[in-house]
Amino acid sequence: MKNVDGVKYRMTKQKRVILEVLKNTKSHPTADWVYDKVRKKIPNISLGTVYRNLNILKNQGEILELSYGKGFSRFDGNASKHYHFTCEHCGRILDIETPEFIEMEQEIARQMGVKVARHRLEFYGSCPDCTTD
Amino acid sequence: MKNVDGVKYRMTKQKRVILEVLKNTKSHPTADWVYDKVRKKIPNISLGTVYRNLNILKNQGEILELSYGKGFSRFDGNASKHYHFTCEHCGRILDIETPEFIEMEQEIARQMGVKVARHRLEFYGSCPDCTTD
DNA sequence: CTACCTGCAAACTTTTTGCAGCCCA
DNA sequence: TGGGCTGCAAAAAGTTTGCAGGTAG
Repeated sequence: MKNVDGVKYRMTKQKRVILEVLKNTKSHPTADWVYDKVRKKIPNISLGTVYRNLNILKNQGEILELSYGKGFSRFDGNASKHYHFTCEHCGRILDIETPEFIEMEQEIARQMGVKVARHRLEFYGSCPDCTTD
Repeated sequence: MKNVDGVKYRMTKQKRVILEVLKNTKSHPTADWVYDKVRKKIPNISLGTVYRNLNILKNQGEILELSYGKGFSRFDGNASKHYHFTCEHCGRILDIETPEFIEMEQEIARQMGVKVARHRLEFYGSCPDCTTD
């Protein structure tokens, strides 16, 4: 992954299928889940290739990488800016459609004398399926 | 103070020094930084013990664990709820003193039919020292 | 053609854990 | 005194990388 130096990215079968898998799920999967899914179409693909392509696609702005706790990432085929809600019961991650709360950035910028380029906002709680009351 | 399994936590020299180190820095250090620092007072402490105690302290609510990207955590000796600003130039992480934006939680709850228990908000940009214009 | 990409496997990083002895409450 | 805690080292778990052959443009 070196496109920093002006390297041209190439489209390969592996990359296309990985992107397809991500665009066709709303489940914000882990690299390993993507690997399993892609292997159904390209049985001998390697996990390393999956990781390499996920990083390239992220650099190209085609997908998002979401870093949650301890050592593993999830990927989102929806590359537009949006927030996420994580259900602490079933682990599901839902996309939130609300427009960005941009005023917050200005407030923090003013208050701290910093320049705010972006923010990350995650909500946690219990989703409709897991809320029984 | 008991943990999830009803076990009584004990105060040890190691735990005390680790907590001291965390309370005396504003730098949101990694486990490894804490390890180095603590080793100056307890030279033969092991990294495993540092990790064990960081987890215990987190469970006791004495410190916070902040998970950023790929595979490593930072710890915050300030256990009160607050947001963070990360400078993308120098890597510094600053505490933000603003009161929580709680209205957002209600808005998301209403909109998605979920129960929101908490949220996490991180700002990124450039800090006063790194902003030259 | 030729630079980039792939599969494979080994290496890396961060964190966890099993064990035998230690020590706090 | 007993059960949690420690140091040590090995193991997990997730991700990256070196290499030699393969392929997109």
